[in-house]
Amino acid sequence: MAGKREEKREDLKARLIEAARNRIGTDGLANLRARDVTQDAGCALGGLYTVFADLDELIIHVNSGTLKALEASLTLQEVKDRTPTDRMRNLARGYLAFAVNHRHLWKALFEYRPVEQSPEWHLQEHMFLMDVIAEPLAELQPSLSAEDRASRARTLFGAVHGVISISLEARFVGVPMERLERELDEFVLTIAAGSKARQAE
Amino acid sequence: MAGKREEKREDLKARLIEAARNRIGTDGLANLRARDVTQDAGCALGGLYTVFADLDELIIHVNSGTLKALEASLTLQEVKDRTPTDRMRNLARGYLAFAVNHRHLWKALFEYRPVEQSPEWHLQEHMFLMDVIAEPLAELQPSLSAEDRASRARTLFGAVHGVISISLEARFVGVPMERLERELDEFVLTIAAGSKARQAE
DNA sequence: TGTACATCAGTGAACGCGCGTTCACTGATGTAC
DNA sequence: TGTACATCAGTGAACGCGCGTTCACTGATGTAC
Repeated sequence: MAGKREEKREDLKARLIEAARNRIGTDGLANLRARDVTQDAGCALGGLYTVFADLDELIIHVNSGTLKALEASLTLQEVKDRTPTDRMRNLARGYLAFAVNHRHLWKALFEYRPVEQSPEWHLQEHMFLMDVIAEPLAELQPSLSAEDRASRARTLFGAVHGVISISLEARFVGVPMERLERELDEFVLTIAAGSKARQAE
Repeated sequence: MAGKREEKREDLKARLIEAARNRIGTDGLANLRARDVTQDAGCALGGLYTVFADLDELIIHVNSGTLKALEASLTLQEVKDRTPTDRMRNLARGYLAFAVNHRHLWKALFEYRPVEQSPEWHLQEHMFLMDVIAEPLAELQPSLSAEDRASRARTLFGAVHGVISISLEARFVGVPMERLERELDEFVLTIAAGSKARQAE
């Protein structure tokens, strides 16, 4: 029975993160309130501050979980598909699906400003995205140096992310998924074709 | 001397917008305060509310001016460059330059949430961006229907915007402009090449 | 052109409230014997 | 195993403050004659 304190503490921490995740998932990061979270988690307002330094730290933990979930869903289907172009397209589709299915949690990853002073471990968690993109890219443009490839991976991520953001945020009413996915497919295929074409030069 | 009231009112309005623009340009939208703006504009706090319904309305006017400035700087160099690919690249470069030179004003265009209830006239102001992109696109992929082209224009805008955002926000320290511009060039050329390649299919 | 009254832009102190964070308290867990 | 004391997680009322917005007031502009 040793460590019952530790145990309760971990439990409370988990409940707080879970509650915050649900709140953000439902109402968006901007509407997250310490009072709501603690009430949902079944503890007093001050309880939050026995586990986290402040609300920001809690949010980082939620985002951390979101990144893990995103990573899991992106590194799943990969295996069987052959061409790097296909894999690229699947990554983009996976990212789109995640954004659509977890709209607010996904937005929270970018809305959260204090990124500047995020702890190192959290900054690291973003890296897998780049690696996962760099992989098919290496096959498409083998002549790229590792550094250029990393750069290009970030660029590609920015592009796909931008396309999806603008579509989801600019009230893409009435034209959900279907058309958006087609548009995104087109886009990725265009880039892949362009990469090959320019590689061939 | 008729309309001295009207005149003063317009003057105050202009001073408020100008003050807000400077504040946003310097400190960013998130740090805009009614008190700062009115002080800079040389009027009392309440003065703001004799000209605008609320702070949001003032922000819209600032963003409106920013969009006009962006339009002006994008529709400038266009003329002499020949190929649609070149024009695309110039648009992207122009957009990048504007983002770099007016970082906070540019960010304010997207940070401002209440877009949902912006007046129609302000929503319209965003359209020129799409038109300006659709133009070289029409030449690159003549087979696209007008609707598809509009869609593609928005996608391209999202992509370029995303690339630039992620680069500028993710503390691209030590690697300013030069490399960023090269990366963006590469990106646009890749898309252009891909468009042509897929058009040729 | 001048005077008397009416209007209303502009003033700035005060309001109000949302909300993150603190802190004196207490009751459950841990430790000593 | 039991008792006495120590610790500290958790409580929740209270703090504090930032900041947009209001409103009773006033002085400049406009109108009537």
